[in-house]
Amino acid sequence: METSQEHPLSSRKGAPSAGGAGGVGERQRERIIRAATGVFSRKGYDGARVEEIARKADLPKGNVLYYFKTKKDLYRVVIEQVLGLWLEALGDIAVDGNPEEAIRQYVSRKLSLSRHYPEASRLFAMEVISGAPVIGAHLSGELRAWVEEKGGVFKRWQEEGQMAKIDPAHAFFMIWAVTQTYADFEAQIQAVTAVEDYDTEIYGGATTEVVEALVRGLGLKNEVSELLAPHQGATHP
Amino acid sequence: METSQEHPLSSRKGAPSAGGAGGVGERQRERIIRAATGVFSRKGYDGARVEEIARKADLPKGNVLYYFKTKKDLYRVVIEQVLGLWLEALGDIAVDGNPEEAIRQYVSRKLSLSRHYPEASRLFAMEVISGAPVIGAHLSGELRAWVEEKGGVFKRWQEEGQMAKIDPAHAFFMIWAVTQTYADFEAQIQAVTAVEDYDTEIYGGATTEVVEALVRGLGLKNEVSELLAPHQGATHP
DNA sequence: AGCAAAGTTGACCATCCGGTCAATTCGGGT
DNA sequence: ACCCGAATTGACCGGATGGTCAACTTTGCT
Repeated sequence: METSQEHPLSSRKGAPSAGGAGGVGERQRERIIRAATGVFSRKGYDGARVEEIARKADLPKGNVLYYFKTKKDLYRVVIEQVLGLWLEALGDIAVDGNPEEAIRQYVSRKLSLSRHYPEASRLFAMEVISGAPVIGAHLSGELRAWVEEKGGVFKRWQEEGQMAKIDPAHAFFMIWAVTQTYADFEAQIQAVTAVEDYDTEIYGGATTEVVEALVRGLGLKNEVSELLAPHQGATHP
Repeated sequence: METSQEHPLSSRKGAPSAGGAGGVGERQRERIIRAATGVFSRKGYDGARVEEIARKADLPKGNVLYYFKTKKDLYRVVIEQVLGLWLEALGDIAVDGNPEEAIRQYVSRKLSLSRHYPEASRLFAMEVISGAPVIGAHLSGELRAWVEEKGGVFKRWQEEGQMAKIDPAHAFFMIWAVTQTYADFEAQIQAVTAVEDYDTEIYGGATTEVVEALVRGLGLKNEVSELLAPHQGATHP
């Protein structure tokens, strides 16, 4: 009944250009993915229509299904690409150096991600709100491991009195929530602030004020911790 | 072509029981709304299937369309009810009294809302991520006015040195983002923390740690502000 | 030029979905 | 008991949708 041979992984499964990156249709592929990201991010998987993706990519529907055998295949490729972006940005929290600067950089990077890939952020959000049916395994696998690892770093900082004693996981949830809200809830923020140029005006304010507030909220502000407990954990010798 | 008479508001438009709350079918109505909230919150408007809502409400599809003439009608009623809940919770930020306690209460209330109506929160998120096609007007109307008003209070607090100088709008975005993340991104948090009882374990931690972090982040912690600038703006004369 | 593989396209199909409807049952007032 | 409007239900319809296919064009290689 079903296709007997199914490789559950290997993202380029449906690709007819099995002989390697021919370069010809590879551009089409990416064009389709870009269009699909946009549509999926607004409608979710069930709500998205293949023909709408095709139209947005300026291609006939048949062509889209030529590169990605099924809608599900396309979705899987798209969301795994987005997840890759997400995990990549997670990669580098500077373990050494002073905590404040590390978090400040991480938050900034995350904010910049929301700014430059808002559709990716929204797609990710949609998937998670829907119960993470596709990327659930990745979340409880790679992401969970990452949080556990970096959470250890937080714990160390906390013991050194350089960070407020918050459950590290919750600290991450806060950071993620705040940074992604500017992409995911753009419509709401746009409606409330009624700014003309969302990108400059909103992100301009956010990158300074929000970063500060988060750093303060996580108890990383050196001035404060030094005021509260002078010279407890100086960074440089 | 289209229905000539459309009352854009008046939620009970499609109801056949026009003679008032007969009480008979009113229970069905609410049962349908509850089921619809669940389905819409996971699939979004386009992705949701009327028959799935009907099945979840344990009713034949025809019956659902009897109470709500169209899928769109049903969606409008559901999301406006959710929006009502949202705006209601916004209502009371205690203007007098000390800022810290006011925000602490507001955050707690918002968190409690996410805890007890997670589906409502997710539905709201879906709508906004989709570009707020239905409630957009409400956001740039009522919500915008509310933010502007309460933002004035924040500004006053800031001038009195009782709150960090953050653009009030961003302060709200932060609070909303953090409190709603526990409902909207439940799947992710569940995957990362792998807790057994999400409700108790996650919200238990959040209600203390996250509230504290937000209060600190917004510079409302009295201890700190007094340390930084002793007796700058005492609450009572 | 000539050929094979890759890519393109629109017509087509089976299924699904929102919405309608007529037939039937239920419930309260008299 | 009788009646009438409200409520229930499954059959049904037309349009939309995911996916297939065969005919055709383009590309790269010799």
